[in-house]
Amino acid sequence: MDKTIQEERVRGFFIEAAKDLIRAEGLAVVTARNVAERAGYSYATLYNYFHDIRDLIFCCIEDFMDECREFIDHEDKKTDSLEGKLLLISKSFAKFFIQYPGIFGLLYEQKSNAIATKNSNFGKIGAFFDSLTNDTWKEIGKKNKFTAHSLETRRKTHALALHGMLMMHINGRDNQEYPGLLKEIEKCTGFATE
Amino acid sequence: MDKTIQEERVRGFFIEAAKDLIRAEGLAVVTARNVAERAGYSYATLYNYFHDIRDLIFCCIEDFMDECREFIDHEDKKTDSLEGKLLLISKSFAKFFIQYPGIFGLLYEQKSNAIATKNSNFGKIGAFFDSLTNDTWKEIGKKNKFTAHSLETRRKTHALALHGMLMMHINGRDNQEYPGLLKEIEKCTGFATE
DNA sequence: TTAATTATATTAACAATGTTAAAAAAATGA
DNA sequence: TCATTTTTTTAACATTGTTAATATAATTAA
Repeated sequence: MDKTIQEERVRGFFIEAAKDLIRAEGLAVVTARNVAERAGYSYATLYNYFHDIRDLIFCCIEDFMDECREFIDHEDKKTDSLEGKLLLISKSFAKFFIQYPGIFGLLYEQKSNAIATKNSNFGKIGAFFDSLTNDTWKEIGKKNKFTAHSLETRRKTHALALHGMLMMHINGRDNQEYPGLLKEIEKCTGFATE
Repeated sequence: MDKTIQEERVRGFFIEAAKDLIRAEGLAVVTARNVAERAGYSYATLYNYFHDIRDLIFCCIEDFMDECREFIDHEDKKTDSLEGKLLLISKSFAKFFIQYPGIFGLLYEQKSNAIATKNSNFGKIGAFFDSLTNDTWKEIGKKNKFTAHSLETRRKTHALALHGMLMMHINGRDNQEYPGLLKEIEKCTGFATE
């Protein structure tokens, strides 16, 4: 018995190996052979535990979201205002993905051709940043007496702009260094909450 | 003589073939062999005219930007307000890339590992949407008496949010149909200009 | 314990990719 | 016409994902 436990263990080995590779060198090097070697197995073994290489890669998504959440929680939190808190979360969010651009590609840019069962994950991804800022936004709305409609628009615009900014920056479409990006985040956050 | 003319002609054949493929089936099918077959050449010939397959793909970018611009110009332009015009451009912009998601990937999501000489293109890409809306924004700023700083922030936030929206939508991260997306564009545009 | 069975892992192989070098074909010039 | 240069193609290699056949390990039955 306990087949499932051992099976999950081996799956975990592959997932950890894939995560290490993504963190260190990006998605491009996450090949069946590379992952298997790092996990200590033959490349074919991977296919006993995952439908295909995309299946494996998508299994990393949830873990990375957790890591990002932790990363943000561990950043300094000394803020006086609600807007400051939103800004801190936004900056940490950006910092995380600039550090690991491969993870950004995985979460937001990877095409969703994969198996239908994984589509549940996509909903989580789309709502990920909102889940980080939901409480703060609620309070901001209360404090500033925004209507529900206005709050929703501000929240969405802010989140989408941040994601757009990261896409542009990570893929080299803005001629901007890291400090400039932080300034942009400040401006955009200020505008959304003013 | 006129070597360059003939050379440019052949380059054009490859570029057209690549563009056709991207339009019809997306980036994934743009392989050296596929492109060459469609262009009427052997796959190795491609390497006499382009450094590598990425080089060829990047040569399509400028053409696609022109096409997008034309597409937007040909959309109905009957609007009463400046905000209406900005909204129309934004919607057309979205419509174009939803029709050709592969082009969006090419312009905004493709990693910029390519040759340094091509990096000039990236600046153009980053400023592409701004070049479509620049005049309209100027007038909006004048009419609404926005400060230069406020105008800039509104313009950037609006553009980035639109791009973020498209990334989310094209890659299936929002659980939203096309009409819902248009509604979001309306809200976000309204917020940025109000 | 040992033989049979089941579960797991690996090797070998295939097709498709990018890319290059050598060979062939075509164009050009004397 | 023949030599040279330019252009194109064929052949080949390495690297992908993936599968089928094989080997190994673990488990179960006698």
